[in-house]
Amino acid sequence: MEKLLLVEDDLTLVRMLRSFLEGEGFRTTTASGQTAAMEQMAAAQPDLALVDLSLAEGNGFAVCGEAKRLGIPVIFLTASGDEYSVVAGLDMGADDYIAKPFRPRELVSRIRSVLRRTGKGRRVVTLRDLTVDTEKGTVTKAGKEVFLSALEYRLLLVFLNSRGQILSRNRLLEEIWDSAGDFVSDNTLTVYIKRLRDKIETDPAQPSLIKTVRGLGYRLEG
Amino acid sequence: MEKLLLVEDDLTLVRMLRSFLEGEGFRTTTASGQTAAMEQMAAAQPDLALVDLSLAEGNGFAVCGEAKRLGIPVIFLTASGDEYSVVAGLDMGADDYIAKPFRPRELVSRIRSVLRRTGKGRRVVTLRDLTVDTEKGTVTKAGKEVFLSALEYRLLLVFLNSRGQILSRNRLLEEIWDSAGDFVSDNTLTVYIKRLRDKIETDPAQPSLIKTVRGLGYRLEG
DNA sequence: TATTTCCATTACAGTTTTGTCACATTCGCC
DNA sequence: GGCGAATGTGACAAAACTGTAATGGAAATA
Repeated sequence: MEKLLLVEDDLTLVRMLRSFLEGEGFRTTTASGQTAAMEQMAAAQPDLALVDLSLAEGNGFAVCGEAKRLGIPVIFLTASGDEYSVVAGLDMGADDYIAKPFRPRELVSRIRSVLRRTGKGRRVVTLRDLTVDTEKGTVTKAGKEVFLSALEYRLLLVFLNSRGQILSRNRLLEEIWDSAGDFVSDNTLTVYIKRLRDKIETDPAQPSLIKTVRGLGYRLEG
Repeated sequence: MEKLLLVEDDLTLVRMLRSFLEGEGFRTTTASGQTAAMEQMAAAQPDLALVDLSLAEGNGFAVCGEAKRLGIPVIFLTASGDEYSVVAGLDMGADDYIAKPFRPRELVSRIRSVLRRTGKGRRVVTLRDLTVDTEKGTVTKAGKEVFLSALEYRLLLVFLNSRGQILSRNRLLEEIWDSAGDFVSDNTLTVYIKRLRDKIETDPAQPSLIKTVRGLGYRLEG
């Protein structure tokens, strides 16, 4: 579960945000000034910091800078119309901003979006009832983990990275075995396709995920 | 020099944006409808797409989706106050948005910000001479590929996702084998640590990547 | 329909992975 | 130093992975 740090000195807002965000499934810690914020960042190691630029104690920009130094993504909050701060904040590497007053729903969208981009969020790809967590290296089918061998997993990743596109047999051979089929036989790929299908297709006899495109290759639906 | 694709059907706006962005040092191509946009994305392979959500010909969301599929970052333009589109757009993976009317200066800030973030494109983690490409599922040591078994790879991912933190033996057992060591013996982990070290450490006898923290667990330096 | 080509399937042997054991080594502490 | 606990190492069978071959079947083409 992702941990957020709220740097904000308006206590009412902090309380509201906190309960709202925790309802959305985040863990939260808070700090009301620059000093506390910097300590929290080192101690709690949050996945993302929400920083109000207009802090009473200290400077929001300094907090942003420290967060950047620690590799923590930042979304800053700013008074609406404060164009200068927005530009300055984005230029100094902040990941996003949201102007007050904001709608909680949009804030969550932005948080998720930033977490996704910066890699703090889980990198999960879902296709029907198939889930691939590239951050854990696991694959799940209809909620149950399926165990793929190293090569089967890499083959699946190749498909996922070109979802919907036809991948030629040669292309797949190159991606998995480097050398364009110089060392492994062409049929090897066919066998791996079958093995992968046997593990991830609902009905391996009638594949709905990995389609054969005769004469051209294979395509992962998506 | 980065190449931008403008998907926008207001010709006046296109011309203004184009000359402004080119003045800022970007190359630009344009498309005024969904069909043209999709073609351009495949053909011109832009580094970023600016997509107006309210296209006359076609659907801005579809264009966003296609861009995501091709791995092209997206900033979308939206009529101000169109809250639904904003949330939907961010949720579908767009990298940022800007509401019309916007100030050109802020647009450039956001473009640079997104380009900076997405700069690499590929999900690669590097630690000294060790490289893990989670998008391909491969691991490289000093430029040479090392072949990890499925479990070794997952163990490495666990470390990478908590770089610098001490991970207890139990935590690692849980992450890899689910059940907290109920089924596999505690020593199994020790053995896997060794196997992983043998494959990724420069000098496995004196590990510099995966450190032992006696009594507490292990830590991946970072 | 006959033929060819491409793909699917099954079977199999060599190799690697996986989990455990027994034993060695190192570390912290008295 | 000596002791006990924690960690490292080498070896081992069972299981899984990997690549190939042989065979069967489906789709395009004539």
